[in-house]
Amino acid sequence: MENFSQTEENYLKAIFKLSEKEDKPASTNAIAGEMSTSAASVTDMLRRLAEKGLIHYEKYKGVALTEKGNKLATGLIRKHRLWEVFLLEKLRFSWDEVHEMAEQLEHIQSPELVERLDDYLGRPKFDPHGDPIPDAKGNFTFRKQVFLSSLLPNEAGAVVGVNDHSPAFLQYLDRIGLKLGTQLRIAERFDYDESLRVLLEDSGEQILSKKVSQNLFVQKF
Amino acid sequence: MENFSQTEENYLKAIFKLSEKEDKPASTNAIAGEMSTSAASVTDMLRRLAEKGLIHYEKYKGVALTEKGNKLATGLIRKHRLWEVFLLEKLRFSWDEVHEMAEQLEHIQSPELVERLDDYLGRPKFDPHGDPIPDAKGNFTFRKQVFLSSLLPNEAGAVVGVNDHSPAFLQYLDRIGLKLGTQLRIAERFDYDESLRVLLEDSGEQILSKKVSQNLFVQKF
DNA sequence: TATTATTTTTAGATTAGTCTAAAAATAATT
DNA sequence: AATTATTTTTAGACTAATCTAAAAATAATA
Repeated sequence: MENFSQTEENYLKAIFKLSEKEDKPASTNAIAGEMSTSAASVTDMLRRLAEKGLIHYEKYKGVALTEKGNKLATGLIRKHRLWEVFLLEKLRFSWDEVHEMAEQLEHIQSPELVERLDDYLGRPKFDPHGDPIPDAKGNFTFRKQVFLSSLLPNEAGAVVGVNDHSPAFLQYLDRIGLKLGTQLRIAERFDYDESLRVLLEDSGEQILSKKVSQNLFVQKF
Repeated sequence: MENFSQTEENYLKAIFKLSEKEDKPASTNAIAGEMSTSAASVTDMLRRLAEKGLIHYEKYKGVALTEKGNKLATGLIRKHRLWEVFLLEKLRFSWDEVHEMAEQLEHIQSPELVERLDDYLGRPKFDPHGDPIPDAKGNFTFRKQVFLSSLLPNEAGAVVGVNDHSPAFLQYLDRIGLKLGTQLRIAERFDYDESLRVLLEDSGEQILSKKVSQNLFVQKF
C-alpha cells in the first residue's frame, strides 16, 4: 500500500467522521471546520485526494470516500483506538489524556506493528471511550446502545460509551465515579430541566443534567 | 520546549552521531551523507538550525550542537532506544526488525509518554543492541567494553553490544545463537585472516571472521 | 606558489500545504 | 424570478524542504 502524508490521512479521517454521522457527502465547509483550516485549503486538498483515488469528488457537489479511502480511514481509526487502549491499560494514563498522543501514534506506518499491538492488548473490541475498534479487515463490532437520556424511570443498564470525548466531560465522570461498565437505574426524571436522578452501582445516587445524559451511551438490561 | 519538525530532529540526530564518533565539528558533506540528501539542502537547513539556537555554525567551518541542540538530540535517542526495548520485550519483535519503527516512534511528542514508557519497561539502561539509553536528564551509562577482536587467546567475556546494526549482521548472530549476554572465551586466533575460534556458552564452538569480531562489543571478565 | 581538486555555499526552481481576497456557483428569501 | 446570502472555487502569495547547476571558498598537490 502506498503511503500518504499525515495531513492527507487527517483529511481522510475528517471525511470519514463527517459522512459517518451525516450519512451523506461531506461539504467543503464542514471539512474545513473539522480540520480547523480554510475552505480554500480544503478544495486544494480534495483535488489531490481525488487524483490519488481516495475520494469521489465533484466540484460543488461534496465528497465521499472511495473503497480505498475508506479502508485507509478505517485503518487509522483502528490504530488510534488500539493505541488509546495501550496508553490506558499498559501505561496507566487516564481516559481524558490519551487522545492527543493517539492522534500522533495513529500515523506510525507499520502493518506488522498494529497486529502485534492488537495481539498484545488481547484483541480488544472497544476503546477506553467505548468506541468500537475495527478488526484487521475493517469490520466494526456493533452493539445495541442508546443515549442515557432515552431511558425511562426504573429502567436500568450499563454505561458502555461516551458521545462527548472532551477532557472536561471525562474528568467530570471520573469525579462522580462513573466509568465504562458502571451499572445504573433511573430513579426519577425531572420534566423541568430534563435532568435525571440516577442510582449508580457504587457511588450511590446522582443528579445528571440533560447535557450529561445526552452524552452517555448505555446498554439496557 | 518548542517543537521542531521531524526533519529538523533528524538533522540533529545526524549531527550528534557524527560529532560523537569523530569528536569534532561535523562537515556539511558528512551530514549530507548521513541524511542521504544534497550538500545544498544541508547548508539550507544548517542556517535554520543555527537561527533556532540548536547548532553552532559558521560558514565553511562545520557544525556542532549547542547545549539546547544536544539536549534535544539526546531526548530523541532516549525515545528511540526505549521504543526499541518496548518493541522487543513487549511486542516480541526481533532485534533486526525494530529500528525502522523506532525511527518513527522517536518523533512522538509527549514528555509524559516517554517517562511512563520508561517506567513501564523498568527503566532499562541499555537497548536491544546494547546501546546505552540516556536517562531523563540526558546522562548515559558508561560501560567498560572492548571489541571482541581485541581479546587474546584464552581471554573470556560477555557480549554486551553490536557495532554494526544492520539486519544482515543481526540475523547472522541469531543464526549462530549469539545474543547479548552470551559468554565466550577465545580458543584460538588465526593470524592468516585474523579470524577467531571462540567457545560460546551454549552453542559450542564457532569461527568468527575479523569483520564479525570487529562488530561485537564484549565486557571482559 | 600556482594550479587542481574538493567542499561548501548561493541561485533559482519545485512540491506540499497553507493563507487571504476575489470570483463563481449554488441555495435561500423576498 | 430577481435579489441576497452562503458556499465553494480560483488566483496569487508564502514557508519548509527539497533539487540541480554554478560560483566561491578551502584544501591538496605539483
